[in-house]
Amino acid sequence: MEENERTDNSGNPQQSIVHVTLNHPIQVVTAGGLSESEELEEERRRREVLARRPSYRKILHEIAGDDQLKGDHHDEDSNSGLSDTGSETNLQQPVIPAHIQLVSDTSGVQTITMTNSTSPTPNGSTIVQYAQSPEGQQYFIPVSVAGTPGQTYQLTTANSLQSSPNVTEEASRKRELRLLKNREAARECRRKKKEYVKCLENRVAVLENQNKALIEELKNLKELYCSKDDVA
Amino acid sequence: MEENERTDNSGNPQQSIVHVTLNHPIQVVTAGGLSESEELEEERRRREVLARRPSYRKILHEIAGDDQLKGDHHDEDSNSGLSDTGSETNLQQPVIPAHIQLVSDTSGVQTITMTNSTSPTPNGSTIVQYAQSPEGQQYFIPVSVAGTPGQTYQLTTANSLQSSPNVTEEASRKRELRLLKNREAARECRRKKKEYVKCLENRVAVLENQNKALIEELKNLKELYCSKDDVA
DNA sequence: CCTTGGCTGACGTCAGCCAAG
DNA sequence: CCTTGGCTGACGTCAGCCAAG
Repeated sequence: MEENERTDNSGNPQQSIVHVTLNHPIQVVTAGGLSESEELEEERRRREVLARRPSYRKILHEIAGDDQLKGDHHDEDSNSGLSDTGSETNLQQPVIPAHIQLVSDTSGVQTITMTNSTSPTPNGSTIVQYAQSPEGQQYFIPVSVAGTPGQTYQLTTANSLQSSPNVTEEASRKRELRLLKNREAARECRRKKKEYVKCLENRVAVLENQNKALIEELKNLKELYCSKDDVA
Repeated sequence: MEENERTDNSGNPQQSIVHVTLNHPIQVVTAGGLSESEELEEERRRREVLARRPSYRKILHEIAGDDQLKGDHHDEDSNSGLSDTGSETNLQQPVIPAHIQLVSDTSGVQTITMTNSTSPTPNGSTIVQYAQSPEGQQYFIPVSVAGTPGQTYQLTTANSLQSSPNVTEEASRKRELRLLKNREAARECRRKKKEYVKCLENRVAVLENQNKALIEELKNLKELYCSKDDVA
């Protein structure tokens, strides 16, 4: 179960060339793989992945009693079947809350933060051919929702039931920005994960070829050794 | 670039044992890995993944001109940020919400079909320890929205602007079911992908150990051979 | 032949962890 | 010491492919 010492090496695009590097237990030559920073980040990510609890509804379960099962509970979605879909379908109009998280987006604000994000990832590696086009435009449709101001409350409702619209506007602006940032972060995260998986597949292929070559060489050497042994 | 002959083998949990199987170019012994059906499905999935075009806004790009690049272009998400959301929003809801996919769910219906789906995934494999716990509660706040009936149309609007409520109810019910199915399918898909990545990592570790052992054996054999050569 | 349903890539969001401040 | 922001697992949805019907 000691998965924490997971490999930290990256993929290797070149194939069928056997490098005999034996200095480190797992460390392997990475030619043309990721940059070292990316490599470190990959390793950190793996550790994080393995160390992180699925949680997500942790508090409920911890309250419920079981708290030391670390990656096994998967239950909170077992009955999420139609109960929430009912609510979701009900939500087709900006009028209704019922899912506060969703509706909190449409809390009568029309602040449009127009940003065309110039995707800042340099992407120096050459393995993955998933380059991003230089220009990534993001459009945004300003929407003025004029409905049901009585339901624009959120978590701040408890604090300020009568707060000025500036406060809610500020809050929603902040939320907007946060969502935008998280959106881009999620995109980048997805890209990196995809790259990681690709590197893994690459690495498997390379290692298989290495193995094949090594086995072949070993076989030949043994044959030679045997024949010489016979002669001697 | 021939990625179609991707490996079809699964991960191998046992380590540091060198199997010398040389019959097939890539095929490797899988002991304790996935079941064969899962294995086949994995392989099919990989092929599908590699063969499938990223598409997603394919038509736009095909119209734009490039159509034969198969798995390399990744540009459609660089500008898919809010531009397509805008278009999608326009498709789903004529009223426009700015976050369409979310708001498209809020079509003022108050039918609450309470269902606690007993998650039907058997999960026979023992690799992943992500079992689902038996009880997962989800609360739900029924909300009756009395607003903006003019926006309850959807894709069926073009067909029947004046259709009876039965039709829309039927449609929404169908949609509900479809979403439920897709929800569970997505969950299963995620689980399988996670398992796949885990198998890849496992496989990399196993192959590295194999390589190490082979290199060691080769080194010893060569030493032996050289010494004998010296003697002779 | 078309139609339908399963599967999955990509998305955006939420929850939560962890380091940087 | 807390607070904040980046990162990422998990989710549910959409779009689209492909095989089964």
